[in-house]
Amino acid sequence: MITIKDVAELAGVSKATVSRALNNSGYVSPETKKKIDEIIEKYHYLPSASAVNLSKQETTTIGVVVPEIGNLFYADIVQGITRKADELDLSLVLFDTGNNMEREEKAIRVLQQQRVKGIILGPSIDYAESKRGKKLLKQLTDMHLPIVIIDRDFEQMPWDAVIYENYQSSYRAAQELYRAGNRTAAMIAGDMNLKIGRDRLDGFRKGAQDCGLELKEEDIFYGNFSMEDSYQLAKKLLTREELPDALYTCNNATTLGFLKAAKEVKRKAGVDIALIGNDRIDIVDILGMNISWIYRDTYNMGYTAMQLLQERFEHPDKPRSLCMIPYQVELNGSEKKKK
Amino acid sequence: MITIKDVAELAGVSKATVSRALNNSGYVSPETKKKIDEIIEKYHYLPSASAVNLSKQETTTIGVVVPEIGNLFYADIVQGITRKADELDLSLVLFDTGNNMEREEKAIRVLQQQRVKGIILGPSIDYAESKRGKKLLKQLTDMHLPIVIIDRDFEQMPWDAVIYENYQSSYRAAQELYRAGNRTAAMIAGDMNLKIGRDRLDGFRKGAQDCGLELKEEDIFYGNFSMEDSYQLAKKLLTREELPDALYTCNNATTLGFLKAAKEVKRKAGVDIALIGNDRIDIVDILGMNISWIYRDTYNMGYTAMQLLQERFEHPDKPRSLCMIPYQVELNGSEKKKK
DNA sequence: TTGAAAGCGCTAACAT
DNA sequence: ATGTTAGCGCTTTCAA
Repeated sequence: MITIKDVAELAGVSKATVSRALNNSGYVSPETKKKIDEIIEKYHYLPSASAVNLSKQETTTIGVVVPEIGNLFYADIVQGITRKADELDLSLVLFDTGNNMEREEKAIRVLQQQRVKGIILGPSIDYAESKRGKKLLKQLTDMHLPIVIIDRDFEQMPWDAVIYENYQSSYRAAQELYRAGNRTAAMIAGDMNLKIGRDRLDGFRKGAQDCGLELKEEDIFYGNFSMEDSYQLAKKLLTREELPDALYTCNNATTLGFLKAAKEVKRKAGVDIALIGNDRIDIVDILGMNISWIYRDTYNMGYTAMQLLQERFEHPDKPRSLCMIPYQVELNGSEKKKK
Repeated sequence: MITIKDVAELAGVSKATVSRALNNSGYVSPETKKKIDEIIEKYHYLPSASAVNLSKQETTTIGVVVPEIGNLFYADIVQGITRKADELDLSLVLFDTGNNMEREEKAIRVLQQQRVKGIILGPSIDYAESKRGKKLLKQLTDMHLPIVIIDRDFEQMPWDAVIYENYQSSYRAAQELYRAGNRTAAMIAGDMNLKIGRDRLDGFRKGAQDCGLELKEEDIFYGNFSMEDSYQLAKKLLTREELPDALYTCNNATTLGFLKAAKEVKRKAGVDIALIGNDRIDIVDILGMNISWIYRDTYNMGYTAMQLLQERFEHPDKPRSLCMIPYQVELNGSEKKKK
């Protein structure tokens, strides 16, 4: 591998001059610049990132750690991140923690060794709610690094974050369902131990209440965001005598669980479904149900996260910003529904 | 940021000793080792990757470049890669080219600067079939780096690769459909300019021929792997008087296009469908069609790719290996079909 | 406009 | 068992 020293010798100048030519820093005469460029071109010289990093004491890479890159939710986010990162000429070091705290800790450690410029982090758990989480939180703060959190917001969090507007959007979902002609609703809710779980339920409940959409307590099914669990709950719901006009699921997995149950029970009519997810619009469409799709623009989330990070690089002392991404709502077919 | 020098001073030893303690290389007495460890622990010292890389003249990161990480196909692959990489304590630098050759070239350039240990590459085009591709191919060979190609295999390719067993698996698909009771079939094929397109058609055709499954030329619909295109073709197929017993689509997008058409035409019965894809099993299941699912184990593909790369690190001179991943076949409900 | 030299944080002979 | 020293490839004063 050819080095700056080789280039310098070949061009008959010093390393310093080559460096200046490379970075357009300081003066270098047009002729020598030209000669250097030729050598570089000819030998395909590319400076070693490690050497540059070490010398400049800063890198141009940022760390990305997510719970599960094979999950379309995160894959889309990462896609958004890559896009903006590319615009800013930053490289990404990616870690997949598999929702495992040990791997999450290891990832942070490695990123620290790499001396990354910043981190975009999708935490696998709520750091504020376990000793292990708090430890990691401290580890992160001790790095004194720009950090952007995605999809989570917990008490005392010191960093920028981009999260979904869970409460407001769920509130709106209820209103929209009512507006479309529905009068009674059910919900398969998520884990009440998680803020996102509470926010989505609270928002939907308040929204329903404010517009007169009936949401009885016994029509709220408490799940844990998992497909299996939601499947069971949906089966319970669907085998009842009376079905509500509308159903609000609370995430991708819940949606899938419901669809599975719907297939088994073969009771497709009579329910408007407000599903939440970031995919599969095209597919669920064929169910023949009236589906109101509420989807999360995950790509945008990633792009925004990278953008926040960049702003933080430029203004290290600006106040913390929380970026709320609203759900997009599509009321397919619901308009036709009448009670 | 605390350095090895600081640690050495705090422990009252030389940098060399700290280095030895750090890497378990050479001798270092238990007492000094202990003292050093304490300092490290206390001050959270972590060696700078750049410095280590520069000194050792080698890194522990590998480059991953894919056309579109937001595509579940690649997301899954990357998931598999991260898993194996984690086991091997390697970091990943990820690039998303967006099927853009310029970005692909840039990615390679950056990876070269980073002096990555190896590259796993999902090419956006067939390098052997354009001047631009050939240029990149040369750029890559000039790096003299272990490289593993995923999902493509072209003439004269000098690297290890992990690809789908398109021909064989398509062959088997035909056989399985016959075995399940089908006697006539149609296929929505992909782009004949691409090897994967040809392989899938050729394999299916030969398989059908060998077992007696009828596949008339007019029942082969030539598409281009896109959803929109497949949708149009599927509509043509579905509006015919006579439907074949079975249909073989050739990729995810084709499947979606077909499903969309099926919904519109509302002619769900009468077709056994052998779909190919790596997702949505759960969803299409609810269509009420008899669906034979042929899916690609993408996670496994990524894992294998990383494994191949590792083997290449260990045995730089072993002959090139082409790893064929077979499709998984699930014949749901097809068994009940009778002619 | 250019070069010499020191230094970034670490490793790896070589001495002791 | 430990220290000294040179060097990895680059940047950046400081001189010239």
